[in-house]
Amino acid sequence: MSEPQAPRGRAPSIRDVARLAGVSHQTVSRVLNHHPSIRPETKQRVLDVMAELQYKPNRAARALVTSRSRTIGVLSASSTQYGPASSIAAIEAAARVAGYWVSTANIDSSDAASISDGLAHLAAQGIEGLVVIAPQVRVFETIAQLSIDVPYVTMQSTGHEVGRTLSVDQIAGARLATRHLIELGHRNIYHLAGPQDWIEAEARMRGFLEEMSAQDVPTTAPILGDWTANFGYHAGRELLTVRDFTAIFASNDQMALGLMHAVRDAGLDIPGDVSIIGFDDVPEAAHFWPPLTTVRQDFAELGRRCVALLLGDRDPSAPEYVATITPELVIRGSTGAPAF
Amino acid sequence: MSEPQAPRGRAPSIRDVARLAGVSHQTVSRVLNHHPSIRPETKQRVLDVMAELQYKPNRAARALVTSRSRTIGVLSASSTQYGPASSIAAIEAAARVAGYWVSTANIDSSDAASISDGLAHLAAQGIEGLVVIAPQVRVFETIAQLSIDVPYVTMQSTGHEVGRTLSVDQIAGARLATRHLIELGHRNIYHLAGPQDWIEAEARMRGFLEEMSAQDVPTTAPILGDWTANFGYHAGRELLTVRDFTAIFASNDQMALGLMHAVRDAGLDIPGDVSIIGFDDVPEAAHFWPPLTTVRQDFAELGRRCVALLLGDRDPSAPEYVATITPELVIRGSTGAPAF
DNA sequence: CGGTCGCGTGTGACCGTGCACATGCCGAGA
DNA sequence: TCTCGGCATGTGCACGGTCACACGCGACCG
Repeated sequence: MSEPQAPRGRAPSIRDVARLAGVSHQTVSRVLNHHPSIRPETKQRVLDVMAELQYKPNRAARALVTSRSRTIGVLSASSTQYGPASSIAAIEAAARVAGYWVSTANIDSSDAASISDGLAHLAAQGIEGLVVIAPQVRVFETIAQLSIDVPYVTMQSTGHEVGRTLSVDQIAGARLATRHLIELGHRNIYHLAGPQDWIEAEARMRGFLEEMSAQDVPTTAPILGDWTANFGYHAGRELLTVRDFTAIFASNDQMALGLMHAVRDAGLDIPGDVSIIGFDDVPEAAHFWPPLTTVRQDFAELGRRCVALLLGDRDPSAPEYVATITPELVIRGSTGAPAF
Repeated sequence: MSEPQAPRGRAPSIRDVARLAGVSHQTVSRVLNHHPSIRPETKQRVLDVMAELQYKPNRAARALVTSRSRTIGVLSASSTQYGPASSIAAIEAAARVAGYWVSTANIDSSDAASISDGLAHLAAQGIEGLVVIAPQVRVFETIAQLSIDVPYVTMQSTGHEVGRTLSVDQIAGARLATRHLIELGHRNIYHLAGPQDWIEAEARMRGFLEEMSAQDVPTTAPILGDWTANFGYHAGRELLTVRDFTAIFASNDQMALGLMHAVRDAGLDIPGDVSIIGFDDVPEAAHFWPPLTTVRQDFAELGRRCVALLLGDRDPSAPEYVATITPELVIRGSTGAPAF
């Protein structure tokens, strides 16, 4: 008796609400969907009953009939890293505000099958939009193959993207970093790049090469790394056996950290003997030793704008869309003029 | 003509499959659900048609009728940090293998409303299990309030948890770290703790205090931090104005990094003047300067076991379950015997 | 030799919601 | 006064699965 006409053991449906409010189930549905043609008092009565019954719409039923899931998929590689993780968190928050849900699939960079697995996983959920943070070229081929037909946004500019792209302008960022080193007087600069199948890595490398040639500084071939501090450390040890450089531009902060470790191990001074610059500006970079000069990317903003792009006015006349967020050079203690 | 009887503009349903295979829709359903009583040749025929039609089960329809979503919710605070991010990735992978989906909700530690928002968000999806990585005491109160009735696992041991708990034994880890410092000969040890409403922070603090009193070393009150390297830095500067200690145990690696920065700024040597030990063993810790002694937690294993616990045999006779993963001391260069 | 059981399969209802269409009412314009 | 249109609301069905139940058939058993 505590609950009037409470259907036991089952969550209340719109019909339960309708019965108690003395209207048809359709009227309840209209209230839910903010239909304009409802008398205010009818609407209020329905809303009151909903509150009383603690009614919650059944997402599955709604998805079934509308064939809309209100879910955004996120395909991400290495979501344990700072950048992707920040973006995902921002996407999730932005989507929630818009009444959307987020489902993520992590893929293993080294495993081609996991890409299609992840995409299939997301497709099975009927996602309405896809954010690709896994910046590997192969992903786009797989999307095409699986004929997944949802609007998608990628967080990196491939230069040849089919979908819409929103990205920090990696090339500009890399040029910023490179120019900084050149302006300090460095002429022998190495670039420790990321894995070659990462679009970001490629873009940063391109930015580096562009700026070097624009400033007429001869370049050596970049070294391809794997983003980890460990790799930076070992690459650094390797490089220091030759020591024909005064500065290194690492493609991310972790590798820069490893590099600095190796340089210190060799008994050299940073930036006295070697200048090092990173990319990302992870929150810890300011506390590295020495504090790392790097290029800041606003990952959170990136995530928010991804969702806005995906859910916002889908202007059909502008299916191809590329927006960039400008990165920012953060000068700290790891770079300085070369010793002569 | 390219597709026989292909229903245009609509994804194939079990009835479409049934028609082409010459069976009833129920038989198709049985194939999908691995019902034992199906003749192998019938099953094969159905499977063939499914493949031909690229049939994919409609998740919403299934969820509607079974009222099971096959979705696990993850409530997480600060998912941008290494630990939570690793665990989430592991949860996602483990859930996918088990045929489950993961939906995450990020909450803002400082905002009480966001906790109930996040939980409501997850509840609306009909989650069947909940993993709480947001290790704040308030979360559990909110779960009770919202009368969310799903099994849940929390990644931290509260000592007074209502649900099942799976955690790295924070107390043991903290004791390990503390004992290490004491065994090196330190007697004046500070503890830089995490935010007090974090269960992990509290557990580590308790471990610290327990070990100190077990070894009869007098303690000073721990300092409450916020996990960030920035805080570690500023706390370090503050502490160094007094300098009545020879070692600091920081509750995570980021704060330890900030501390080391402050100590270096003061012109002191690590570990010569001050020993510093962290907690977590983030991948970068080995490349800090000096390489950080810390306590390793296996976050990925934690995530996997969470899912196993949630989806595994729900033994009703053992609703209360606490499992721990033992952490491991990793000795590197930031700790040493105190100078006298 | 009849009854029961189990296997393989089919029939129809049902889950909760939204949509297309129908309905009654009221006011405006011909 | 009649018609028409728009508002507020109701009716019935569809969405794509699963579940309960029914059914025919052969094997086994008392």
